[in-house]
Amino acid sequence: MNIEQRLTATVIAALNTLYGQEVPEKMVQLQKTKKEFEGHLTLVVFPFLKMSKKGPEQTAQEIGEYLKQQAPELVSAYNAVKGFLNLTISSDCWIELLNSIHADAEYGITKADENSPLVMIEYSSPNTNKPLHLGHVRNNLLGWALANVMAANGNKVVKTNIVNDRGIHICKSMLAWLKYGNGETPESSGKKGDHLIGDYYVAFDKHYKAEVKELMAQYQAEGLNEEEAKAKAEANSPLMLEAREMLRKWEANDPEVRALWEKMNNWVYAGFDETYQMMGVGFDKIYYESQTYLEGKEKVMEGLEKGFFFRKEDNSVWADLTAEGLDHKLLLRGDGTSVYMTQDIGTAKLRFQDFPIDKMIYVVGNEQNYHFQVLSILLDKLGFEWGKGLVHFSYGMVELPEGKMKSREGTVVDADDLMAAMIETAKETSAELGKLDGLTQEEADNIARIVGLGALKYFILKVDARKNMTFNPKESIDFNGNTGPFIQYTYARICSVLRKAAEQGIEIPAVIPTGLELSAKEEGLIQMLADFKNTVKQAGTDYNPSVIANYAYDLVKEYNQFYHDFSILREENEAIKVFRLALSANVAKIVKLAMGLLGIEVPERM
RNA sequence: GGUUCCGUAGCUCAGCUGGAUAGAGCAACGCCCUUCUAAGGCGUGGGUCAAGCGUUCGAAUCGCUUCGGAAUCACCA
Repeated sequence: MNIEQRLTATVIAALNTLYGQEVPEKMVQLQKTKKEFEGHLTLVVFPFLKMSKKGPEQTAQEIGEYLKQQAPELVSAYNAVKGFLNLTISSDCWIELLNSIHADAEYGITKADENSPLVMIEYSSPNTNKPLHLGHVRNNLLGWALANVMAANGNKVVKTNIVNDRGIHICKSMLAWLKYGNGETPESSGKKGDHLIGDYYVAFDKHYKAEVKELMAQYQAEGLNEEEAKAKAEANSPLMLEAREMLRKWEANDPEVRALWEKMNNWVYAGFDETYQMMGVGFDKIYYESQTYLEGKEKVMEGLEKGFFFRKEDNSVWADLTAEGLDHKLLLRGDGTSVYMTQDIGTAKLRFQDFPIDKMIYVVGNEQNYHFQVLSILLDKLGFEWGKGLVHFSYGMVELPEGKMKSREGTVVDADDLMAAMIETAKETSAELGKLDGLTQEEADNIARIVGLGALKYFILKVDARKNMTFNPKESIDFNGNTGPFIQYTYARICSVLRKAAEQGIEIPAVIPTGLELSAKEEGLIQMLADFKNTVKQAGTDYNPSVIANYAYDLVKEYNQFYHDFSILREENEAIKVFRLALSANVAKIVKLAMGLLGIEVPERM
């Protein structure tokens, strides 16, 4: 039983004795005491005024007095302010609590066993026609962190990625490469494969635009208005027609097109792998749309037979979702080909064959809220048990100060460039601060990598995933204040203290003896450490990794004040010194666990 | 137009299962390195929590309305 549970039980007993009423646990509202008051936990007494038939302050006094008299080992002091009863928990309770944290190397983490539910998390899901950008970074970091959080809440987790490796966009890159590429390869150009392909995608767009402009002028000269001319020009652009033809060939399994497609996609995958590795994310199972896009058709036909869907005169298949307050939704085109929704149904089918999925989480931007609302209903109709409960982990867009990123305007922030820039800045900052003295080049580079990426990851993960966030490329991400490096720095400093203590031969015992008089700050820190467990749970139930980031910051900020107010190694009372070392060690441990859940490394020196 | 999400300090964000005087960081100004790592600490200034109404002992938090912003409502993925 933890302190809050014990206290709740004691309060219930108190109310029973004092006022002769059995109150439900829910009415006992305990909250953390505000900083400006003395105490650890505060009981809100307003709900009990009716049964006490006394004023708030008097009721609080009565309950406080009872608790102090009857449970002195728990409540050592109290004070009442208006309807708030501030309770001070005894030092020994805190030391016992610290001991329970100290004994658990993975405090707050619940491991999965054979009976745990299986959660599949889909994230990243890139197109193979261009490199990853800042939006993908948010997706990847959230997906990875969420997977860790779900695993820490006792779930079996399968991380998956559906790669959009087919379609007209890929053909555009392929065509541009054939036409303008002179056989350029990643090796010959020294470019990462995904960047190389992305360049040809841009090249296609450039030439296509030029064609359209020329044709438009021609059609307008022939008497069409601007809108008509544009539509006709877009439809008749030879480049676009060629790209469409290439897609047809691809679907017909044309060996030449397929070979080129495979070659170029492999370049992209090699590039993505590098990016993923640098980012520190990975997958257990990767699905490719080229292998799943035909699968959904069968399921849709099955649904059609069972009467869930209907067919229109042009042979297209639709779902009627008006009963759910939504619209009609297209599932198969008139020519029998799949649309986006059909593909997701197909992918779901394959995944269900491959894994006994209990819960499916899709990490996909909030622009697709409607799609997933529909998907959930359709999967449910089609008999997927997890369909109804599927989670669309819907995150907000990353915007620039002037609005959305636009590839046409060249305002897309490239993932590789961004990570490289962060690491470079970390290196320069470290050098300026003289942190690298006496380190090998390899050590210095590693610290720069950890710190630079830590700054980027924390910057993104500390924001509530649901909200749109702003990223200003001109103001580089900070290394001071509420940042990843600040947390990493505190961790490194604790490591340093622990190293010095070890050099002095001081050992931290497995069990810290009670009987010490602790300061409010020390007790507060233990309270915060214990909170980690609730934070992990909350992150899991709300699907929100940001609470962990904010928790880590609060903990570290508190510790930094502690660090400045108290000397640890200079403390003369040996028992207190050992206690503070143990406290510090556990702060470091929890910080490392919390940051680990976010996918952020912590350095032992920096 | 329908649906959904958002609006908190000059800027970036916490807080939202209703609780005490709404918090951090950045930016500005001042102080602290003979003290365990100054990527740090301390202090000062900065707010009609978009607006209004309601629910109640109590509302940034819940409900309704209005205003402002975003997304979506495709035989694109």
